[in-house]
Amino acid sequence: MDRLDRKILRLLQEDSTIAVADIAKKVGLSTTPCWRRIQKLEEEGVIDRRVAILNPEKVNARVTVFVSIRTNSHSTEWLRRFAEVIVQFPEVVEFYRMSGDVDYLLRVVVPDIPAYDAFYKRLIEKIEIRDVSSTFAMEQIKFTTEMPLDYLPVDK
Amino acid sequence: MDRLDRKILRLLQEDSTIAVADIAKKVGLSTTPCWRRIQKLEEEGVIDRRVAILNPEKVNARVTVFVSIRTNSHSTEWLRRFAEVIVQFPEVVEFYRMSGDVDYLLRVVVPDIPAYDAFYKRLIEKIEIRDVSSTFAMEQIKFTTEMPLDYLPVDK
DNA sequence: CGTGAAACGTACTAGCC
DNA sequence: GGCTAGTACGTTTCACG
Repeated sequence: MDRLDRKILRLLQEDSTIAVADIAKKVGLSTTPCWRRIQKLEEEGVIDRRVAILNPEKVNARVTVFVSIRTNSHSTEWLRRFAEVIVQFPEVVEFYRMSGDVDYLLRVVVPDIPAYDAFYKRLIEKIEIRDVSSTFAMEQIKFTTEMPLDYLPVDK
Repeated sequence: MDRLDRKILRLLQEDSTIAVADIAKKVGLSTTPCWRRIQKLEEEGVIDRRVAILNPEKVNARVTVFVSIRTNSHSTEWLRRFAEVIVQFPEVVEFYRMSGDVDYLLRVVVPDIPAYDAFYKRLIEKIEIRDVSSTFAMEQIKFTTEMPLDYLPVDK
């Protein structure tokens, strides 16, 4: 993985509809070797998938809520079940196990506050949680799926 | 926007490389009207963009840090500058203005703890912040760019 | 909204320098 | 890695019901 691969990844992270010939032009390759590189990046799993990003406003997903969860100390089996339940909810778009004070953090996406309330009720109905605290985002100032590529080793 | 549009969006959120003919088959349309619908969804901005999602592990973006920021009360001009500076960092993949206790929340992506430390130093070098608190994610259990579509009105 | 078909572009393959 | 050329496939457009 060299400088050219990084350039290719940068472009595809921005817009995956770009033609291979255009990528080639921009990175200074001809199309064949450029195409081969993209294939390799896909085979290796560096490129995980290609998806359509929807406008949250337009699909009624206007409100983001961060949910901090503290669980009681439980068996690994219980924790597995817990994660399984959470993951099911389509409103949960991100789910992390945290270090420190809070055990888990969710990013939840819903149309409005009442919908969040309904979601919350469905959640605590399904699993017993010691402590939940919800914080609302007033504004999404930045959201990108682009990973910083500056940390990649110069050659791999 | 009806049931068929929702089906189309659901498929494209999962995998944007799927051929129009295949989408048509799955939603029970023929390709032409299906293609027209996709065009419309793009024109209307419901589909915002199509991107490649990279594997965070493979691009050395292993560590997610949530950064809670409390600012001093400042002028709107200062806040504009503040947001402008934050947005510049490629490590900041999400950036929210919050309600309640914390003023801003960042999701920051870096290879490891030392890299986070370096990022943090560069950050506070650029802007004065009253109070910063960083929490590390131990594990990303779920991350999806798929918005829940169940909240869309039956017909729009 | 459906069908079928034509026109075009792009991806993909192959062969060679 | 570069080139050229050919095939296959997908998108896009059109005519028509």
